[in-house]
Amino acid sequence: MDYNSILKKVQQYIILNEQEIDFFTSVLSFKKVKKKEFILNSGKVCSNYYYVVKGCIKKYYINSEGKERIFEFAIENQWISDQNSFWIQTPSIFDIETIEDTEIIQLKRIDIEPLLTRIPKFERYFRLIGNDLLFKQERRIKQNLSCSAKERYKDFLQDYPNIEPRLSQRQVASYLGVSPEFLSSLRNKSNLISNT
Amino acid sequence: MDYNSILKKVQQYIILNEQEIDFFTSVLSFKKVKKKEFILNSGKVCSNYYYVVKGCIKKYYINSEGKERIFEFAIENQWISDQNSFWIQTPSIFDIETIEDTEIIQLKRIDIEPLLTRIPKFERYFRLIGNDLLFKQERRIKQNLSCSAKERYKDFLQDYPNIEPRLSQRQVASYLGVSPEFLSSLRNKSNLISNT
DNA sequence: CGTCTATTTGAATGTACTCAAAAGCGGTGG
DNA sequence: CCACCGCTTTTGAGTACATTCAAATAGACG
Repeated sequence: MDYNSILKKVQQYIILNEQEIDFFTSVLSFKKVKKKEFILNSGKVCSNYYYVVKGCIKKYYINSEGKERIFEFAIENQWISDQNSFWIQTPSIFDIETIEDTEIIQLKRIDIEPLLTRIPKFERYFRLIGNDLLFKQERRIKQNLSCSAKERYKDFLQDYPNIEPRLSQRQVASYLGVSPEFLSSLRNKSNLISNT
Repeated sequence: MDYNSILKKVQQYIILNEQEIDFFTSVLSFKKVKKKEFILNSGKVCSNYYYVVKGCIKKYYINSEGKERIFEFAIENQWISDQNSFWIQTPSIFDIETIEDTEIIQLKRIDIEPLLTRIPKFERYFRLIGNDLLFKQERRIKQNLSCSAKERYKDFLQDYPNIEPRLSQRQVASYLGVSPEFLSSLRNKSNLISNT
């Protein structure tokens, strides 16, 4: 199996020698998942960290009004998981589901401790990608505190460049936390090019 | 200086022997800060991780409309910092300022690498507290996506128990991302006890 | 005591939601 | 290949949530 893309990703943060690469890839597994299949069900413990080789995935929850809210998307060369469930092994609060036919690489929770012990650099790696995530979430919180739906939509287009054509408008609305009708009117009446 | 509280905090996640405690405390420094003083200015690189022994701190930014938005508070026994600025040494996007006369313990960025090298357990510690933070931010994002101001206010009271009497209503509004007038009417007209 | 800021209250406005109905679009089976 | 079904998108009307602005009141602090 071809693990080039994931190795490239990891080696942006830590340098691995050949043995380390061998060990790391030995705990990975490749998987094809059809469109609209679940990778994680809420309530279950998340036992894998997922890397998207090809395709598109949504991570979402159902809120108290029964509406789906998309917490994040993952496309090519991105990791996705329920962090808290994965690390602490508590029941997940998210569902993770494919939006397209998708190819993923799995890293099992059970292989994490041996990986960290054998290649301690990975402790650093996970801290660093955790930090990236933290920063991404920070941006999102700031947008929610300060920006109107229109601005948040524009920020979304920047934060996830080129992803929009792969999603339904409904899904974008769910990510932004607005109603599909409202997003529709934002996109039409407006004014996205012209002002602000 | 008395480092008991911070040691207790750290040892909730990792166990330290005496030498490790000695080394860890040797890189800490204690500091008293008066009310309304800055601990970090936005634009500057955050060179310390702060632990609050006593007092209350706000971390905020000024949005594009010139309004202050409080990203988080820290009170007794909590860490606070600009994660991204601290770890990656980029200019901070936040101001951090005391709300009360405050006693803090500082951990300098420059001492972090030696600390991680000498006591690798700390690599784990920082990953774990990063994870806690991630989870806290997740909750906040979910609240912003799904909840009205009234619900967010109630969640705030739970997330920061007993902190409200120490803050002005204005500061709470700034944390929630609503206008002070609106929070005022929420608290009065209502209904916080009775419904929902 | 006076000044400065925070809080309250109300009116007018804007942003976003719900509900409903119509139109568009994609996939499936006959 | 077409017709139908189900889902998404659009549009509009009415409503609810939240903001701005302004003015009055209350509190905090030197």
